Amino acid sequence: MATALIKKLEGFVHLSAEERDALTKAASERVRRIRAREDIIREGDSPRDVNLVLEGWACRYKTLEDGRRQIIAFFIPGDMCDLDISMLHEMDHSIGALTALTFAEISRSTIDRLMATYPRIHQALAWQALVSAAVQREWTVNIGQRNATERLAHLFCELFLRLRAVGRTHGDICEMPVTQTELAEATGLTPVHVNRTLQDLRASGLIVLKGRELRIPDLAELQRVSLFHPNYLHLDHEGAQFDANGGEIKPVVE
Amino acid sequence: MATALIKKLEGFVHLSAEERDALTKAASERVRRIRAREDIIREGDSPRDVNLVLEGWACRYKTLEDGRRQIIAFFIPGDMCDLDISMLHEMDHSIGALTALTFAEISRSTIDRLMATYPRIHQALAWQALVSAAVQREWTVNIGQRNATERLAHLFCELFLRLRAVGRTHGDICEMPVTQTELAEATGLTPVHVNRTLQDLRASGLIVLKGRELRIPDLAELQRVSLFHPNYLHLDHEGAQFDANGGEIKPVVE
DNA sequence: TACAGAAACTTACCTTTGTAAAAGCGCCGT
DNA sequence: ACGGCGCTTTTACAAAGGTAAGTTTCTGTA
Repeated sequence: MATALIKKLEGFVHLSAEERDALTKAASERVRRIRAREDIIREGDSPRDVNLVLEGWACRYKTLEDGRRQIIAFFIPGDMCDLDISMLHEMDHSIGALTALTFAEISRSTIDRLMATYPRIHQALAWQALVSAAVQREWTVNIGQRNATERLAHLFCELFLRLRAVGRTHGDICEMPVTQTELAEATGLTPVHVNRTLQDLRASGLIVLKGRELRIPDLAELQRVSLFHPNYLHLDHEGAQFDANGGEIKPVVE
Repeated sequence: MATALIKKLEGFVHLSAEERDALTKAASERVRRIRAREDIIREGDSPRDVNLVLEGWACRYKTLEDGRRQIIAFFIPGDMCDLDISMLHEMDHSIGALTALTFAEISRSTIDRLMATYPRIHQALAWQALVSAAVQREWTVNIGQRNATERLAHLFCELFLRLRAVGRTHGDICEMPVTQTELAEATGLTPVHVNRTLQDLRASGLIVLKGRELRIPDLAELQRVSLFHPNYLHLDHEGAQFDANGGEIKPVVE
């Protein structure tokens, strides 16, 4: 099911039943399942389909010759990997599963048809692409300017809000199915230092992280500590309303 | 003149005289000049036009409350700032001039008309947007995984190749009109450490940097040292041909 | 329930990078 | 030619984060 995608897009435009059906159908054409650590596509491959995450988490990453790996983006349910990357001859990065993953392969032609038929879907997908770019920019800032504590706290704020936008939070709790090594690869730190920093964050009561579950007792405080401003997620559209701190005022009901 | 843009796009598709004229005309409608350190647009503003750099350098940046600043991207002649950012309500970052700057403000409608009338221009601009995204990803890797020497060397490789793609190099020399403080803001280092690292790079003969001019005596070696792979710049299209090291084999003649 | 392989966590030590505070240099305008 | 301002360079010191090499705790599975 493409419920996560639909929920996310409806934060931007309201979709008709027909539009929702069209999206659901496109996302059901070819569904694939892979295990954690397997790749969807690798650097050097030529890109083909658009991939939509249905269940589980994935990431975009690049590897240097000597083995260093940087996770460039996290994909959660409802995220699409590169709408129009098919224009490029070959992938300049890889996409891999972080957990057991269910995703839909949507052909370029299906996407094109969808966007041509339903202008609002076109608009919503274009908006999503812009938001992805904004997230990428914020990651550059995060890694470039923030210290270890701020970096991790910022990442948690972002993921929590993104998960909430696709209906994947329960109160102040969200899933966090990534290892400390993966957090390190995403933040440009070492696993050891991530561990140290998580201890600090736990000790100060800012996060409760255990197993694959994260609880944020005081989101506003975590945002303050990490200099987090949700503006770059551009959640402030007609569908959903958020206040300046990213606190949800009026949930999406349709 | 939009010669830099045209040169760059012709690395991807060949443009007819009519298409080149249309681009030149669009870039001449409204030309503005500002001084170094002035902003084109600021975080929080609502985006309007597409800005095309004609002469001089600019940058995209974000500032944290406490003053820390991260430069997120450099804009050189021929670069456009965010083709379709007008879709977002407000800017999540600022764009400012690094040097005295001449740029063209192109209205959304002009861009739309251009892309509707000339499919090849549409394609070329979309390709450029993808390349910008790829550059942004590589910056994340650069700051996240490379040490100070590698970071600066990598940045120089990238800028040199991008400048070459718009005809702004002379042999192994290119302009480099940024201060060490700006290099620091772009690489997530401090000005002091940038200075140290530049001394090292100079001492090892990898770069000759003086005033506003950079010479790279051995590009292949600088690429090796910085683990630079030009694939993410996607220069390998019909128009121009480059080898695996980014060395130009067949210059664009048209 | 027991085992194996991953993760998580520790510790001690080391390196890179950041801070603070100046001093020197060079370009520009008057 | 002079003064000033912005940029570069230097120094001494401090701190954040990295390295290496474990041990402990989970978790999934036989």
